[in-house]
Amino acid sequence: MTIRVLLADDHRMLREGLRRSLEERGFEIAAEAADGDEAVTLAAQHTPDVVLMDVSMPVLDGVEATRRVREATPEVRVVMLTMHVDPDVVARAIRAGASGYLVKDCSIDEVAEALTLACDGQTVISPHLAASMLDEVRRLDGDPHEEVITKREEEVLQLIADGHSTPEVAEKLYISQKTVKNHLASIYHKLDARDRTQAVVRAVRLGIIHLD
Amino acid sequence: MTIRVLLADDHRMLREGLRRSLEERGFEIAAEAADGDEAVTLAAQHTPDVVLMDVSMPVLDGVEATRRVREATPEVRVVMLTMHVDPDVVARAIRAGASGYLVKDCSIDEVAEALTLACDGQTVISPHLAASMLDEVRRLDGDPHEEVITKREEEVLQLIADGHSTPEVAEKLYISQKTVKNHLASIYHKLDARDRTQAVVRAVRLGIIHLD
DNA sequence: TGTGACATGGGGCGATCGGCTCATTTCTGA
DNA sequence: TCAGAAATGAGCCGATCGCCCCATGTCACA
Repeated sequence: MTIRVLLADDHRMLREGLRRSLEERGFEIAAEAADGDEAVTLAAQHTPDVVLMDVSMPVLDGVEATRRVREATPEVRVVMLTMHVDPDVVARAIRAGASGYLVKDCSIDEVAEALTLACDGQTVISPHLAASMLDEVRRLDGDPHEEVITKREEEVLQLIADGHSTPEVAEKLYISQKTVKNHLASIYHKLDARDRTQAVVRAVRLGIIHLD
Repeated sequence: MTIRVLLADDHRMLREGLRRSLEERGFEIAAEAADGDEAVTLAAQHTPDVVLMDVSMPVLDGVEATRRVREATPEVRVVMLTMHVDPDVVARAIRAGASGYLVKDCSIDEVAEALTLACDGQTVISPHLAASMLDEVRRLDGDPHEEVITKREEEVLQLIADGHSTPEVAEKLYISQKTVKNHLASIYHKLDARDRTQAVVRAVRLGIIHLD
């Protein structure tokens, strides 16, 4: 039976390349989404067998989109694609319900195999990531404490990444500078960062915030 | 006659997709490069008609690679690919000798057309970029001052992006903190940034430095 | 009915940062 | 050969930052 795939990536070029290559290998492309929100909507409409989802997308990032797809339509599997090899992002993706996690630096054949295995109920992870995943699992075992950035913290973080200073963030959010500093302190702790620059870099890699 | 293309992109997935799609349209893929340095070497070896070069690549970024390709083999045209729509990057790319500039959010047909036109000696720019390019030209007319980040400044910037403080950067580069601060001041001016966080974000978007 | 997480604040302190002016040396390109 | 850019460095100062201490109110969940 033919596997029906929903492609979700903000770069049309990559989507077209994937569509052609996957169709050649006998997959059927049910639809294409250019952002996370569209991916969620189209997944519900077309109920494909699997969604091939980019991590970094506008409007709604891939991890959050995966969470919503899995909530709305649990029978639809999600395989994630990423540029960044970060164990934390992998962990976030897996927790969000992804059945697979691929680095963009892999071949189309590997993608095809991952999609097939995902539909078969298996979880696939790029070999490059296997080692770092083990570390992550150990970390989670030893420390069940989930370092989840709250919504407010995320707002602060995004404004910081947009180039705003503490006083400016305070003004924009209608809170005191002290509160902003408190949020930042919490963010530093959760992201294991020492200052705002480290925090922004780390958050971007984790897919929590975006630069564009 | 067949147009011979060198693909330079660090994501194998995208390369494979492009190879397939372009070969289908009658192009010949002379070789594939996974980083800027490889692109320069392979361009000299294979002298393709045109190099399709990603802006952000490891080892050597696309803009610098373009500069070297054009220096070593002026008959080889370069068409750049980018994720970010930033007029400054476009300006840097054109100054580096690129014959074309495409956003990754365009179709394979557009890529094919751009490659053909580039070989014909024409310069192609994604329509999305046309407007911002006009602004850039105006800016360059009014202010012929070239804001080019120097090698030393780039080193400082990269270390800052890696999460190092001023004292740490000074230690790593065997220079005084004062000199680091001087470089940073220069960087802020050139990137129109106010602090290190803004500078890092802007540099990443310009493709000057990388987070990975 | 607590208990804990979240969001909101205050004060203080030392370190760091960014702006300012200035000087020296080296090297390259016109 | 000479101007200018690049890289190095100094001192000063005010602003900001990051890290401590702490308190309050809300709200959810057990």
